[in-house]
Amino acid sequence: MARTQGSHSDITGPRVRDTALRLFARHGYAAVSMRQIAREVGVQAGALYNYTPDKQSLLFDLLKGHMDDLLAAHAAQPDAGAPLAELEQFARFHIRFHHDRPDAVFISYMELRNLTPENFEVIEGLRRSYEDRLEAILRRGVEAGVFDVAEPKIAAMAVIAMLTGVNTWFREGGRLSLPEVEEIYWDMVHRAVATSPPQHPA
Amino acid sequence: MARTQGSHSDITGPRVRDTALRLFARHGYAAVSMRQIAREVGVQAGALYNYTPDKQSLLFDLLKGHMDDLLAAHAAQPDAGAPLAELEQFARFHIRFHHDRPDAVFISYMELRNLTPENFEVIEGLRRSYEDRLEAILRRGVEAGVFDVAEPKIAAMAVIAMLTGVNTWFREGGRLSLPEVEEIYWDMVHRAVATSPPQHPA
DNA sequence: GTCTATATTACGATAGAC
DNA sequence: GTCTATCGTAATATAGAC
Repeated sequence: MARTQGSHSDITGPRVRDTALRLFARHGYAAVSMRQIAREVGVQAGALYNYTPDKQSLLFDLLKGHMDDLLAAHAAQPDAGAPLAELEQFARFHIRFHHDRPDAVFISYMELRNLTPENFEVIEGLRRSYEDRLEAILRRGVEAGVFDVAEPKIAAMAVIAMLTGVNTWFREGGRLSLPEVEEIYWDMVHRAVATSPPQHPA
Repeated sequence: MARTQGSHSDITGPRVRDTALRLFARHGYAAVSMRQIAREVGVQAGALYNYTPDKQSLLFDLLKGHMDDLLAAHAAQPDAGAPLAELEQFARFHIRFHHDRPDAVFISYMELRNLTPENFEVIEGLRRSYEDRLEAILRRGVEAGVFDVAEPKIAAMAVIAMLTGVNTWFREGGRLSLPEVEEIYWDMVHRAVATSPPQHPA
């Protein structure tokens, strides 16, 4: 769909980012050309460089934006109080947030290798600070005697890996709704770390 | 390192596969060129085509070989008897097997999108059959009353995601040995699914 | 089995007109 | 802000000599 000439900065900018995100997630950063992005946006390849200095910056901005969104959304959660409630809130938040933006989650895991070393360090730092928040919850729970976790750092990564895994199989309209999935995962996380596991009805 | 002319089929073949595996894992399939593989192997690019009909087949053979190895190695495990012992064996086996071949594991998760649809279906089928084995263990445990799992299929994927996550952070020579990591993860898996959780010394 | 050479296509990025 | 045109480079894969 060739675009006739004219100025469309306000609409083209977001479209470039959205299209790049979708194509990077589907085919991989290295496999997607600037020409391909331009074609789907509906402009010529040269016009993309009004919105990004180069392809690498396009990738970095998408990853950086995702991590910033994640940290901000998590920080905006209300104070849950006790460690057990904090952990439940974290688990449910993580599943919902990641469910809502599968493409951004996908490239944030898959395209780290295609970042320059400097850009990689930035994203890694943000990811670590997210992990640290869960680790802190676990440590507070251990101190309070409600969690039994010998290695909070490792347990944090294990929990995050498990929760993020929902994105690999969950499909809208399947047998289970997202709230049901939340419940199942929260139950497993709870039992994996709590001193006194939840009581189930027989 | 330019190679002088001559015949080296027996040594070059494995080197092509090993080099491709390492480079694909480090930089991604799409970002690695046949010239780059050839340079590291020590031959000219054209010579690679004595060992693979094309780049896609090289990727597919690596992934197929990895999945075949995984299923064969798992099938070769001795019969553990009861579901709880089977689950423990699965968890420890999974961690060790994946730890031993991080590059193959990495590309098996990351490069699925770069397979042709036909090749993708083959790999997916093998992966599903591995998941099915864990699901079967969980179902047997539920029947025996030793596991409390409402959704064995989902629990299987959650457990596999958690265990595979070890590869993202474990480094040889770190604070914890692999047997120690095995212990920590098995404990979490155990507590997440068992009806009566393990008793820890105070 | 490996080499050199090449056919063919595509890439990221830029220049200058409108 | 977008277009057309292009520079310089590199990609996969093949052909034919040794």
